[in-house]
Amino acid sequence: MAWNAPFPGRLPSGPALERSVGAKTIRLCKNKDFLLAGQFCRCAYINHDGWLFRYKILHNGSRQIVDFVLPGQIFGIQAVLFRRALYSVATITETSLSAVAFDLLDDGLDRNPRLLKALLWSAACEGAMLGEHLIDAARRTAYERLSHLLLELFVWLRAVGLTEGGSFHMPLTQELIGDALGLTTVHVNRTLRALREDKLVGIEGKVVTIRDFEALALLSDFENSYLGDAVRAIRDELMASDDGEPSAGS
Amino acid sequence: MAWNAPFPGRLPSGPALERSVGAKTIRLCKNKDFLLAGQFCRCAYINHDGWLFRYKILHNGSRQIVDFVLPGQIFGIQAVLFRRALYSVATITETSLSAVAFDLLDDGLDRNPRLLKALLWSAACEGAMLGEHLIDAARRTAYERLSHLLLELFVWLRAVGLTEGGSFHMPLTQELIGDALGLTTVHVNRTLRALREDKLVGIEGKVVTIRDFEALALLSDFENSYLGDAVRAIRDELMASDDGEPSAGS
DNA sequence: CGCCTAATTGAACCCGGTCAACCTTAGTGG
DNA sequence: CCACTAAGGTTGACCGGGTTCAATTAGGCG
Repeated sequence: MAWNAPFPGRLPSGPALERSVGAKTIRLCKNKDFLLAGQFCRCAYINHDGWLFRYKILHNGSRQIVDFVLPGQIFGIQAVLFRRALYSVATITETSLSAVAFDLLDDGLDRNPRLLKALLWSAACEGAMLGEHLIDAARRTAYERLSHLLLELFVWLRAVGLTEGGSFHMPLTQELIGDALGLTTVHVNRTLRALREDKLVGIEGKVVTIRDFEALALLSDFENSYLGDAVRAIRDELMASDDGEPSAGS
Repeated sequence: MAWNAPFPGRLPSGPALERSVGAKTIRLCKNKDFLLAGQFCRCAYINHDGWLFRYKILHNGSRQIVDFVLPGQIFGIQAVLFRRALYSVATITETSLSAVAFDLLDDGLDRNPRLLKALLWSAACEGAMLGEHLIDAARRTAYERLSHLLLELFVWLRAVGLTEGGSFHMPLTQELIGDALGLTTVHVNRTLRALREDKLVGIEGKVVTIRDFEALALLSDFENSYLGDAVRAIRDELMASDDGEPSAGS
């Protein structure tokens, strides 16, 4: 399947690669700042099993979340290249990371093209997601943005095996969602209700269920070229498992 | 100075590198589509001397410009990695490009870590700019967005030697600007007028003059960590040349 | 049980969009 | 030399999605 191929943000071969470059494992509590914007930085990090987010505080005090860092994603590449972190990073849930120290100026890296390629892949994928987030904020209505976000989360989590039928666990507050999409919590709330009433998604506590993938994808332009094949396969799978209303139906 | 250091989007050493990977030069007319989203793609491109932009058309017909490709910038890396272009690319002015064919799966690349690094740099830098554009669209007012865009253009063009004092040539229509910032031409127009009236910028025809760098940077949170040192140096330089009102006045 | 954080809902307001007209400039052809 | 055209720039009047302010209701946890 498509998501076994070189997949966005996922190192081609985790443990082995880690050992070869001397990675260290870190455990983090939830709701903690981990990196601060401007901070000196010589490691990139692989997120194994938790949720984090990258953000920036503006002069007016508002916070923009640039993206969520889901299990299997890498972050901090830019920070190493630019010598300091461009964005702050904080945890949402507790999580374990692998820290990979590297230095582009160091010749050592020249002899590890696989790491280099993995970093390039990750950077490119991040760029692709940022591009979509930009379109979210610039051109889509709140309704469309929420749809897009939920699909993006779902597709990623599905790819790393963290979904159950059409459902997944989403440890986000409405405030986090709002800060990611450029909306207020108030409006996130209202819009989420609308999505629920329109039977496009289900939300019970922290569990989100995608009820109508097609409709959501259509209205939010979710073709996500960069996940294209994955998405197609997933949709098929969903349709199949949707007939018999999966056991996750609560 | 800082912009001689590994600089965002600028290959460490242009011509030599090009030759070593067999680049071909292309000339393009203005106002032409060059790549279409979804198109198969095996080259990345270095833009030498023109302006282009990357964009996407949404289902409602509106166009979002993801970023402008200025002289010295690379584009199309994602397209190669994902096998097909995520965004369409079109020219604004006429321009000459170098096409660099590469294939991540090809071992040949393993023996060219410099190219890999250059691509990684470029991807990271692109990510950084996209992050800022996201913040533009999500959190900044029209006034702030315009400020930010003009500074970003100015700083880049200054870094590649295409400014004169505080002025630079900007071949953009208000429609292009609007599509990049998520605004309508009408509102771009009004906001541009406001910036002019507030004496922050000057605009005569296609020539933009930065009249108050400090104020613009402050109100648009333009610290651009990713260009930090460059910006600081530039600001100093500007201040110096601003005392005697540079010859570019008018 | 009280405390705090998150979710929810109501009402008034505003930034920026929409629609529509008009102006300015450059290019073209007679 | 001017008439015609087309694209881009400029301005006005009105509207609506989303914000702001504010109050109320649910959950988690000492």
